[in-house]
Amino acid sequence: MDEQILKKAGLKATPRRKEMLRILLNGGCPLTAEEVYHAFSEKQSCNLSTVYRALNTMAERRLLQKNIHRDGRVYYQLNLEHHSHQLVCERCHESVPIDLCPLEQLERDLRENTGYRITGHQFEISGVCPRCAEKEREKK
Amino acid sequence: MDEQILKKAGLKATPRRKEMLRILLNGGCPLTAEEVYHAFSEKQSCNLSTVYRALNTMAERRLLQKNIHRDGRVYYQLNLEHHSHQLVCERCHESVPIDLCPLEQLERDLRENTGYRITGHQFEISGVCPRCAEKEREKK
DNA sequence: GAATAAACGCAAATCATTTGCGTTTGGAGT
DNA sequence: ACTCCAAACGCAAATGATTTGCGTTTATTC
Repeated sequence: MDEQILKKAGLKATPRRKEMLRILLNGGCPLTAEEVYHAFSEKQSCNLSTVYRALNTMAERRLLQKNIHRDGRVYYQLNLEHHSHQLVCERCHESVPIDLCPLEQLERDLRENTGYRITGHQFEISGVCPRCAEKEREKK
Repeated sequence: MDEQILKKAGLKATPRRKEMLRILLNGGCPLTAEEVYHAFSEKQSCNLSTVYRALNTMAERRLLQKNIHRDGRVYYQLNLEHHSHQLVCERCHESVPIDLCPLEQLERDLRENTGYRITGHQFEISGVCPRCAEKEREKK
């Protein structure tokens, strides 16, 4: 439960934070601070800067993963054991989750070869989805 | 030669653009617009917004690759056939090039499974380099 | 229930990047 | 070599995501 998760991370279990976790959970995909902000209802609203601050502290405490996408915005997602990456359409921004992460073996090799302690990775593949490709073909 | 490369891409071969290509070439690693800007000499200076504009148009014409790193800034590099990715130290930002790109096979699979036309990818692995890890140990 | 550090709201600041616009320049055509 | 025009450029102002300073509120500990 959210309450316990937050406290275990040394954070106060405030209504806003619990709501943010809930939003990220049933969002099902990485969300920007702005998207989280808009997902609040009128009754329980939350200031945008509070959203940023809370998402960042939760990311620091490893409750969330923070990733920057090619659009230049930062996306947050719950830090579940099975993290996911995306293939994103350049045109409509539809995204397809990529199930297996090909970087795990690479990270092991890098640790051995460079002596770095690996703390994270991010990647994103961009493309054009079949629907947008179709639209383009029609235009010409 | 730079002159030909630019013209072949349908761009004017101006002194500034040739210099930018030169800077990126002997930089040897991805550079931000700001870094390119500072690499100009006093004699041949170049406005920062011109740097941004030129790098972006060269990227559009596929002369450069554009990648966003975890620090939130956009890095540009020459679009050589053998592109490279980096392992970046969170503390000192030292970076180690990663020779082989593990995403090529994945991209082929994705094209087949999703119907997307793949246009690019980016990834970056972050970690802490041995020197910074050592410094941290000393502090404690 | 009182005390206190952490959260919060609001407005202003920051920082990389983009844009509008008037001026300059490369290079195609003569 | 000379003219011409779209593309490049410089400068200043705008943008947009994110951060920060500060006074107020609230969750948690005792």
